[in-house]
Amino acid sequence: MTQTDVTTLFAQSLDAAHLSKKQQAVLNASLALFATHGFDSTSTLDIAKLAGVSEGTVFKRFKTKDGLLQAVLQPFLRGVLPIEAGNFVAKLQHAQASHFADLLSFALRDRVEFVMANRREMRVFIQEMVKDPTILSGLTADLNTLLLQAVDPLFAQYQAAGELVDWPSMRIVRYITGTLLSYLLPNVVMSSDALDVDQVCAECIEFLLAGLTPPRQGA
Amino acid sequence: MTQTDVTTLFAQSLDAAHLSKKQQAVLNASLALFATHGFDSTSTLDIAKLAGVSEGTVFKRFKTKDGLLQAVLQPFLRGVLPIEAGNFVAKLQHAQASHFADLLSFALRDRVEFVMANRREMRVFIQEMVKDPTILSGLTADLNTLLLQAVDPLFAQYQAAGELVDWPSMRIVRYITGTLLSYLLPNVVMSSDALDVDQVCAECIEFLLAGLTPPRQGA
Amino acid sequence: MTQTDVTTLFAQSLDAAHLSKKQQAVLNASLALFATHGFDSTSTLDIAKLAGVSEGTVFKRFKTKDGLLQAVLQPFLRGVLPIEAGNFVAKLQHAQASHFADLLSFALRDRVEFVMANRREMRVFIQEMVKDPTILSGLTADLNTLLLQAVDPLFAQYQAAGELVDWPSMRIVRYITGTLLSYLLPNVVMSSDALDVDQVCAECIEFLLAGLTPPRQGA
Amino acid sequence: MTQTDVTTLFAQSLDAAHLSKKQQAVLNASLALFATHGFDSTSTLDIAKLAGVSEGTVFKRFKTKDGLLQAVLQPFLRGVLPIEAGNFVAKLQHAQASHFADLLSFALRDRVEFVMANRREMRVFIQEMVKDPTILSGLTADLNTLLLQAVDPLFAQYQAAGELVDWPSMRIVRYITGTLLSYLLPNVVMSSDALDVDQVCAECIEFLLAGLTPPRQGA
DNA sequence: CATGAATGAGTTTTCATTCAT
DNA sequence: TATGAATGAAAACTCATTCAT
Repeated sequence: MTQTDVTTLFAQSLDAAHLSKKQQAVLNASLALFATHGFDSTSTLDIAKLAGVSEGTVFKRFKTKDGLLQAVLQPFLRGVLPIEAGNFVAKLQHAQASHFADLLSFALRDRVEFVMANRREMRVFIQEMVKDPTILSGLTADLNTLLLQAVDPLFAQYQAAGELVDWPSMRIVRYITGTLLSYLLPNVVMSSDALDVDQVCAECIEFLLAGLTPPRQGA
Repeated sequence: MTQTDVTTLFAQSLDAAHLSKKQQAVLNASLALFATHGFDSTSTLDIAKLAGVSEGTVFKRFKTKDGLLQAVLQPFLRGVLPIEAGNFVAKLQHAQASHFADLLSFALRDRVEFVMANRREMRVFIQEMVKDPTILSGLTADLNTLLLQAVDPLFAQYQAAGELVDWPSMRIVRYITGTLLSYLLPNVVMSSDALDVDQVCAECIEFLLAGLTPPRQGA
Repeated sequence: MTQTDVTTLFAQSLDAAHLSKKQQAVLNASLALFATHGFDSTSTLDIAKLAGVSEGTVFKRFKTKDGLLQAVLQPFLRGVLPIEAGNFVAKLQHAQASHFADLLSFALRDRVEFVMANRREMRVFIQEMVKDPTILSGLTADLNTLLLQAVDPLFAQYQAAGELVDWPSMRIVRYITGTLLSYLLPNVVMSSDALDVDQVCAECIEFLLAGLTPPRQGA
Repeated sequence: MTQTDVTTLFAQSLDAAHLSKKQQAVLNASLALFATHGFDSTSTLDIAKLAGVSEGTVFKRFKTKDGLLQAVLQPFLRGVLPIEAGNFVAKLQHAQASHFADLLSFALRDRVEFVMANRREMRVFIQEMVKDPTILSGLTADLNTLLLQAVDPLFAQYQAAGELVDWPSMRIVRYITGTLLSYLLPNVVMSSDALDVDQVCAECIEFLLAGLTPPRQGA
């Protein structure tokens, strides 16, 4: 089960937009430099040099430096994230996990692999999200929709079975996400070596199951 | 570009009491603008205008724009990872919590209140940390020291008493932090209204205690 | 910057019939944009877009942006100072006006109609003339030739008949032109609605005849 | 009777705006270059070099290249022209010319001298007016007010005395202006040597009086 | 200490023009 | 002949920093 690699989808959308080789080089150079030095500390001249094109070429299609950022982020934000989110939930539903532990296990691994497969894009994305609050607002809104439509019913069955605490989906997802990010964020921000997915998942599962399983009734 | 070195930040001592009114205005203006527009998007002229001083004054004491950033973050960094005297680990020890639940309760509230009291600084700090990996590296190193010197012995007694899972301190702290940040980060990044400290703490405690209490032996 | 040389303009012959549809579209777009935004503020990309052709096509025939300007102005310049065959001096001579009033009437109407029919070209021309003094120098030189060769003998007969003041042709033409331009220039520069040709001519004639008719001898 | 020199008023307004020597040099260089090469063909680097300052200095106070143009034109347009117009009409009224010929003589000389004294500014002004129709619109509106309030009553007395044709002031002023500009415009546009004021005035008067004096009743 | 004019290197951006297809 | 991607030189503009007053 190969994890969806944003770069792949990214490259596909490049083709879809009929980008020339040089323009693709511009986007790739932008991504690389934005990820390592940050958007503000990357000059368009740097991008041109790394892409092996003239400075005019950098602006020919993307018009402004900010347009370049959007072009880098857009496949990740507008295309990949919603699609991925849909895919992700669909996967969960298809997984037909009979126990919450199985669902959680599946979900964690999927997300860890997703992030690990797209660390550079993730880093740029985080930097922009932290600068521009509206990005996070938008994502939160999307998440709420997702919770209501897909996650609530999914959780409900495990809650009915007494396998999952009877908290709002938002709260449960919050803890899962927070726990996951406690491993992923430092790794992505510091661009460290890839994590040991198995170990991370195992540790998270152990903790999350304990935290999210209802206390025994008989106690 | 940003040369922020955590060690440097800590090393530099800046006594607010020694600052003239104008210099305090400069710091306040810097904080306000860094928090709202970001460091890179804030010009020293903007700072001078908001502070009501001349451009030269901005550089008089803090030498460079980066010095200004450090001056803004330094008091915050002193508090966020409380290594030094008068910090919250000391408080914890003095609290003499007889149960881990009490310790956790105390610590959570302390940190939530700290972040809420320093949201603007937190926001600036996050932006810089995300841009410059060395900041996070430094913090991690400091954290390791803290764990070794203060947290390990503290946790040991609760682990011996069977009140806390027998995981490395790092892992335990990771989950506590991750859970906390799942509330705090969105709030700080989006500059939302202040959180309800009581509720946040209560919810975190409920989850964390369940997740961090060892399973019953008899099971 | 603009190298427009009136002589060059006249020398270059460009037969509109030899232009392809696309090239005609290029010329039309150029005229429209030069007239509304000015030559300097019009980019060749703007022209290409408005003409519905590629950027390369804009340069295919007219070689440079300045060549485009000349191509736009050349037909106009051929008509504005009618030196060559089929021009309005010839018309005047053919008109065989027995009285100066008739000649003046004919000439005024001819020129007003010419300008009104070429208002956009006129506007572009004025802008270039005002930027580049050599254009006006060239025109003045041409005018002098015209005066010497055609206007002097024409005026001489009316002056002999006592119908026209005995001033140098240049002076007489100056006043006629100045009076005409006092109506036309504001209209062209502001791109107002077309003037009432009849009324403008009538008013000019009334004033000019009074100003250019010799005082009665008997007085 | 020294003619009002815009440059003098220009310099005064420079002082009023507390411009430093270098900033004054920037404005002077701008005026010189705009007048000779035109606004679009003048680079801010050219200005900096001619003014003997750095490029940053050019932008320090005037913010944009267009701001520079406004700063050059504003004293001429907002300050000098209205003031001059008022002065001019006041002068006419004080002249207490008993005959229209005297008034015309006085007015012509005044205006010719004004334009000759400010030829560089005039050239920049004309270039901009020709590019931006709103400038001319504004001036026309101002002129209408002036006609209604000051010129109409002034002309009325000469018309009552049978010394001036009974046309609307606008039409009369139009011819006077047109005749004047037939001398001045070519001179200013081509930056020729200064005109012979006496001769220009004498010639204009001769023509205008003939054209604007009512035909004899007895005829 | 404070001021603010001046700096100049750096950055983004524009655009006429070329050329391989 | 038409295309449009690519160019690169030059343009406008920014801004942290310095220094004479």
